Amino acid sequence: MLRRVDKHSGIPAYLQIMNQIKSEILLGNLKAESRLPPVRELEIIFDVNVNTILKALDKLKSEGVLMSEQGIGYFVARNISVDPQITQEIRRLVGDLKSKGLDLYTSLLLIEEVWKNEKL
Amino acid sequence: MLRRVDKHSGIPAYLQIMNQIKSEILLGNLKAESRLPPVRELEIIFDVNVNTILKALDKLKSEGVLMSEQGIGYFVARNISVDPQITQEIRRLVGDLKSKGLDLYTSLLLIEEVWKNEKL
DNA sequence: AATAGTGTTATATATAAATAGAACACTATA
DNA sequence: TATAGTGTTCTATTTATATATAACACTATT
Repeated sequence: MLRRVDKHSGIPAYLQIMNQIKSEILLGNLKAESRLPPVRELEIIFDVNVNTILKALDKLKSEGVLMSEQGIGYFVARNISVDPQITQEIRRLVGDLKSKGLDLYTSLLLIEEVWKNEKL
Repeated sequence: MLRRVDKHSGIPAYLQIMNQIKSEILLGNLKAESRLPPVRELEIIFDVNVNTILKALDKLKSEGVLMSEQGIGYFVARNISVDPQITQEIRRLVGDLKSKGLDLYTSLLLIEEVWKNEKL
């Protein structure tokens, strides 16, 4: 489920990595306490340098999402997974958006804009 | 509706600018043929240098979203606004997500991930 | 013709992001 | 105790982003 980083998206690689890892945790695919692949494997998976991996993992540590133990590995710090019902609702909307021919990028733009304009 | 750029988000300013402008067009707030504010006003609105504005506008030109005429201004090239029904559905989901206490960033992450995992 | 309001191009500088490569430090196990 | 598998730190280099500043070019209006 972890994918190679898109080097032409304009989004910094370390951010893409943070996002991917955080998503897995939110969706419950990476449970609390479970270990991430070693950094030198992540290097290959994401296709970036160790330092870029480290930057992403460090920031997730600062956010309290991950913890690390030297010589052992990186771990999911705690359970931040979301209600599966929400995932279900999202899945429905995504289906609708796709069926109307919208692409991911456009969809995210719209959602962000609606979010920010919604008065509440 | 055009907002100052967030310089601490980690997202390059020119991308944030592209996104904001494109959103306005998608939502129908900027109609085809209508003119954008002059670049030196955009400089103030977004709080970045002209060159950053230019980079964003140039890219939107390449995408065919905008056109420009020297000495006159930048214009919305064509109508790419989305079906208002879609906006409505998005508004509903956004409401749900907010009521469950999720923040924008987390929500976008989830949506992106669901999108990519959905086998069409 | 002059001017004000536009977009456009250019140069120099500074900062952030990413890479490469190496070395170091801790942990578990043979 | 040696070793393999980890995370961690460091330095140097390159590329991408962003700023500052100035000049230039086109358009419309006075």
